[in-house]
Amino acid sequence: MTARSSSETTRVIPEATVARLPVYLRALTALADAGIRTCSSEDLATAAGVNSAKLRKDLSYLGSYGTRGVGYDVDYLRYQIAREIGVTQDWPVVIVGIGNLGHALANYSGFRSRGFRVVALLDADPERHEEIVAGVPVRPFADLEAIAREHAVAIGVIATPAGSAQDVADQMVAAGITSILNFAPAVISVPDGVDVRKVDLSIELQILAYHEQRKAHEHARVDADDHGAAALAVGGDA
Amino acid sequence: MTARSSSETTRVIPEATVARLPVYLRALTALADAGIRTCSSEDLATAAGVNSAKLRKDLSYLGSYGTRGVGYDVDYLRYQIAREIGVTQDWPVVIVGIGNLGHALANYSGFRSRGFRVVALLDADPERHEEIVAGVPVRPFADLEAIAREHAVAIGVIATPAGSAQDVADQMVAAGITSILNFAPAVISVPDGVDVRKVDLSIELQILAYHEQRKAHEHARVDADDHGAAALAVGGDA
DNA sequence: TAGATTGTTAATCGATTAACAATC
DNA sequence: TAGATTGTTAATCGATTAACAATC
Repeated sequence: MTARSSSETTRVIPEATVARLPVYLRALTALADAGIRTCSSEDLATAAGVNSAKLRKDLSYLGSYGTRGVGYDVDYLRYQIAREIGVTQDWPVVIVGIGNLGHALANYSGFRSRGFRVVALLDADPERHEEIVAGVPVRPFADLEAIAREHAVAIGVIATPAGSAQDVADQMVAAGITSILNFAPAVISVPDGVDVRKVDLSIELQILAYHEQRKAHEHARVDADDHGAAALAVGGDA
Repeated sequence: MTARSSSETTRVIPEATVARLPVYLRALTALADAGIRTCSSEDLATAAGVNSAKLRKDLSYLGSYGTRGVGYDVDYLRYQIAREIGVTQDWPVVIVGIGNLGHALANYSGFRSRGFRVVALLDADPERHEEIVAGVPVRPFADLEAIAREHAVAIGVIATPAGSAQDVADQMVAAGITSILNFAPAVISVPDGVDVRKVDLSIELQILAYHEQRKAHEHARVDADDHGAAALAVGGDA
């Protein structure tokens, strides 16, 4: 009996699709809050900011939860996506590094409302161990393993400076954490089987700057060409 | 004379490459800080967390800045990438929404060090207009257009609740801002020519939760199969 | 039945990767 | 020259899109 022989069919959902499922979930929640019971793929796609072909293709990886000629039942589809993502269950989370960003993350209401429960805030600085942030006391970083084991924490958030990120990641892995959300501006390496996602504020701004610069060049180039055309017209008179 | 006739060759850099250039820039800065003057594509790829084939392919879109048999001059390559991204120049930025996250963003040192200068903090709440955050006074949201025009702001950051995001985006566009970094958990629509990037904290966690859940299922499945095999062995004795 | 809309197919597009000729 | 490493090619892979048969 091999793992492959299991009765459960392992659907493989493309990574690009996985990344959009939470967007659909949020859009469905907004529709439900607006009292809408049924929607077409076109409606939902608009609410989620994608085109309807992509939405239908994405949903097709989960199953057939719509009705041809009718559309989707908002609550039903919402539940199916939530179940697929795993947000119908509770996910204990620890945040390491309680500076400005750590504070903001600890206070972020969007976590708790989606099943993420901040069970501990950790910081290496003893000065911070008096603090209570968002109702949770800040504890020494050394307590990580005990806390992670006690609460069966699977997800850790790194909000430390870049220099500490790898060490924190190593300790998280040692404590049995297998998913890491890294806000530190540093590349961290982890063993196979551990997932890391990276959010980098200054990288996002730099990507925008690149496009902004291209727009500026494009305008300058068009302007220069306009002047060229004008000069040519004037030159014709000379 | 058409725009296409311009002497400047418009290199098209793939979006996936653009998103990695800031990562390379940061890795090169780290190498330079460590006193390293020259590096191979393998060295830099390791520092950036990608494979060397991808790195070389990415750099090839910018030009030929390496030396075969030798590698890359760290400072030279760093300058070329910085120029390509546009971070050799100064980018005035406004942040709208000075809650927990807005505070953290205003205080984030990684912005200023990369040429992003926070010229104004704006908030709709009059209670906040007394505050000074990171040396910058919080001003009324109504001042957006005047400030944006005065400082030629091209990039705006939205750190408001979801409900205000579209309105803020509209006002930003009206004020001449053409790049928006949106932290609000909402889809915003903008006219053509305006770039939007979205950072969504809870979506990142949900993506991790999906993979975490799959790992848990995988383990449960393998365990079940193991038990199945054990039962089969026992069954053979019955 | 007629109209509407899904789920799927197939074509296209873009990104990744390995391999290696070019060349220092 | 011999060894090292880039820049490029070509193959592969994955994601997107349009179109439409299936079906409510």
